[in-house]
Amino acid sequence: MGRNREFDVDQVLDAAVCVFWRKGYEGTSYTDLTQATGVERPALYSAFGNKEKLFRQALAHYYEHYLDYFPAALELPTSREVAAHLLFRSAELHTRYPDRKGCLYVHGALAGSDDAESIRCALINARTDGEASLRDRFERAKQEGDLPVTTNCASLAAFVMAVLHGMAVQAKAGFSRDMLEAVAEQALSTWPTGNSTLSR
Amino acid sequence: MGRNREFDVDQVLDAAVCVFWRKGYEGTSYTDLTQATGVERPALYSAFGNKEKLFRQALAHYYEHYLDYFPAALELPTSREVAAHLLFRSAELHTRYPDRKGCLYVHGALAGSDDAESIRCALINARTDGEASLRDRFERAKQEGDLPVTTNCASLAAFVMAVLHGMAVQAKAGFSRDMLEAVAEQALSTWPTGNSTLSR
DNA sequence: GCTTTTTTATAACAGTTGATATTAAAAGGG
DNA sequence: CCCTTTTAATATCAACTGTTATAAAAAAGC
Repeated sequence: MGRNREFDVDQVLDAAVCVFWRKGYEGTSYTDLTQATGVERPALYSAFGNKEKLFRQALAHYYEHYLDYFPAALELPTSREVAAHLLFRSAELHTRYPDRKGCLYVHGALAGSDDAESIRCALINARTDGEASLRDRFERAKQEGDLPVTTNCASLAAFVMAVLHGMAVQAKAGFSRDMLEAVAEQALSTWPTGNSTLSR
Repeated sequence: MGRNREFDVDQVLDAAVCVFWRKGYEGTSYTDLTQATGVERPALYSAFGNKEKLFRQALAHYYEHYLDYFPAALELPTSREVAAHLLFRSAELHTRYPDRKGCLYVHGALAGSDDAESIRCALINARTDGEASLRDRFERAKQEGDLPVTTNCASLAAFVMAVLHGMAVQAKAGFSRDMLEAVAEQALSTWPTGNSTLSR
């Protein structure tokens, strides 16, 4: 019983994602959020908790609805395809929406006041998890002969992630999709080759 | 005539750089600044103007005192040495001070409220200038036979900058200098070679 | 149709933000 | 030694921050 909610939670969450994506965690105020979602302040609090909890839910929404290509990329047959998929899909996502370029995981909370440290840690952990899963995927590729036995998979994963992060920074600076794809190609230009039939 | 200033402007500017470096433009409050510099609020205003002007002067100070290796790198004889110098010196700078990792030019103002857009543009322009000078340096290398005639110098410069930016993000996440150097080596692992005697 | 329950909307909360008015203090010139 | 000029320090400004009481409105059960 009781009154029914007048807004769709997932829809509001998507609007919140858009604002956080553009302005970051601390750069987004509740005035921004009510404006973007069309929902009054107390309703946001009752539905999502405080700002930190709202951001964490927005982050989960972002991962499911926009970063779904990341786990999908790991399923591809070769390490080169994995890396290429990540790089090119990121180039596309980072430039897809003119009003919110780049990546929420990168500039959602890079620097800021001490109050936001918990959010910064959450983003760092999320990126660390992504890098770890990429490293594990490269380890598998090494065992499969897709990558040389001499490959340092941790370094290779860190390198790919570094390029992804750098592309996000450049996207926020207004780089075109073509330019980011050129960066991606350069990163892939000398991908190490293994001794398996898969690698060629 | 008149009373003498009780603080050294350059010293205070360096303290301001440290705070901005760690917390970014909007994440830094005047309370932080007075605490770090030991100078009261009105004195900061009379000496540097408002917050935006103070940040711009801090940015110039940062460039002169910490980013001096950037123009120096461009003077090196080969494009590979230029890139290597930039990458490894950045890995060092980004991890030199445990209390302020990463790069002020990257996370000084990536995302934030609309009030900070002028500062964001200033940082974007600064990074764009650096990338342009790097591209010009690669163009010269191409003419000298240090890089293949097929080289897309704009893409190559954008790639190096992307790795630098990505390393800054990773440094802020706590990456060690060794890890960043591994990323740098990976980026350099397949540097294009020209046909001049300089390139080998 | 009243009661209960949940959701809205208005208004206000204390704390902090960047920026100053004001007053006291110090330095140098005549 | 006074007078002018510049700086320093205390206090304060309005505007905004995230967060909540409080009251009005709507939906469902008995």
